[in-house]
Amino acid sequence: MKQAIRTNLADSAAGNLRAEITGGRWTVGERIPNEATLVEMLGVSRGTVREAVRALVSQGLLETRQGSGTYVRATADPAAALDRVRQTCLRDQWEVRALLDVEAARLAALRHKPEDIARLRKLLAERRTVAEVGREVFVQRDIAFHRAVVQASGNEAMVEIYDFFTAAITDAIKSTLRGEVPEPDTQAHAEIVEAIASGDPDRAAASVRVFMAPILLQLGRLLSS
Amino acid sequence: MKQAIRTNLADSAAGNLRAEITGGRWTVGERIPNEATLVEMLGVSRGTVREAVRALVSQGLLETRQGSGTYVRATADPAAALDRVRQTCLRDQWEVRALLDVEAARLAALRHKPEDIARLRKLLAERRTVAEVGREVFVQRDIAFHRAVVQASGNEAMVEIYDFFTAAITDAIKSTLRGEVPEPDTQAHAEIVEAIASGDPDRAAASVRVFMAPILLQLGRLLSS
DNA sequence: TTAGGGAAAGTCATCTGATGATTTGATGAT
DNA sequence: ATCATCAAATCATCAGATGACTTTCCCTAA
Repeated sequence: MKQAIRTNLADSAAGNLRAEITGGRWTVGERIPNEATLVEMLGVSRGTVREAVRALVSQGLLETRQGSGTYVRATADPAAALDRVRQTCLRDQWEVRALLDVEAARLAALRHKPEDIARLRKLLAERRTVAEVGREVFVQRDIAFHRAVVQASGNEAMVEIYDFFTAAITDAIKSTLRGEVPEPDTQAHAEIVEAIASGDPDRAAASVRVFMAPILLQLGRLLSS
Repeated sequence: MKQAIRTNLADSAAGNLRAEITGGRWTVGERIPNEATLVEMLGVSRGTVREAVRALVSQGLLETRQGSGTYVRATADPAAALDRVRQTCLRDQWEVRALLDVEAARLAALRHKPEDIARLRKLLAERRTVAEVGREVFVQRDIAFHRAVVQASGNEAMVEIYDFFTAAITDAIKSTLRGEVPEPDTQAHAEIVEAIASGDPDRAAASVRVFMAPILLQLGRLLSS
């Protein structure tokens, strides 16, 4: 089944309720059995049932109406999509983020404002090297630079999704690889800025693409071995 | 602030706890006050405190360890990112999805398996036209086709994120535009399949790009007016 | 006959008290 | 110094009672 490592009954009960929902036995808009019935069905106390329901409510699957009942709001929670993304292999995640980097640069070349370029140059100047500021700070500033490129694209949805991948990837790298990815090149970063400033979308995209290719290759090697 | 229409104390309490976390007063890894203390702080009963904590646990912000305490797992919930994406303008969302379409086709050209091509041809043949199968079914099959392209890219993370954008966009379109986007062209779809089958990544990407451009333009016009 | 009011049942919301299970740190003996 | 043991702290769970809100239905009055 799922995981046998259920640490508490409330989570276990929530899992059972979720199964009823995702399994289609309870449809959207339908009212589910009342608390007393759930107590019997799940074999736990009322407080535990309420905690389980509360968990599913906070996930958007259920909705409680005092005096009326508890209703199914959705059959699949959108947050689960993020969990599934997190569970895909690191190479796939990195590939998507790299893709976003490339296309963000393309859009930035077309739509950037003057202050965007100034900001990129400033961030690049502050970046320094690992030797100068330490790995932690350097990675942070590197991320800030690439994020600024995405912001320059003028697409808010892209910024959000880029942030998500950045967070997921840094988490994964922290817990597995521990700094074995190649260090980004300052020269290549400068070329990205110039390409965007030139207003040539293809040149901007290409500048990021050649930049990402070796990293992606290295990552593929590390993960396959 | 948020909503003053808090219907229940548990949600309200969860909101207060969330504020402590996102406000930085409780840092990641730190143990938060025990239940009895939270009862005093929040002015609610233990059961209500537990429901509030349970909600935040299910959202990934907190983590409870029996016998030890409750700890902060993250300072910002990842699910909120999706909400923010949903609140960005439809044009931005569409642009990101179109971008994913283009790059998925590029990867598919490089990595597709023979059965992927067969599947795409089959889906395209089943697609028919709006006049034949009705708008609802047609849109559904059109989505299935494009999803298959993304699947052919062999990148699971991309499939997940593509699904998310597809869901968000169809929701938004249903509630606002009501079918004013241009109808996709069967001829153009066939060209996408052939381009992927040819194994030429640039040709595949270009075939989708020219396909998306007019739709994006139309969408920009509709939303600006 | 119909519209309105109100009672009653059903349901979730909340509080209180008690007990069990687990972790953690201190205590004490070896 | 090390290890076993114990006690305190903490979350997990159960049980009972009361309040608040919604829905339904019946009864009354027009």
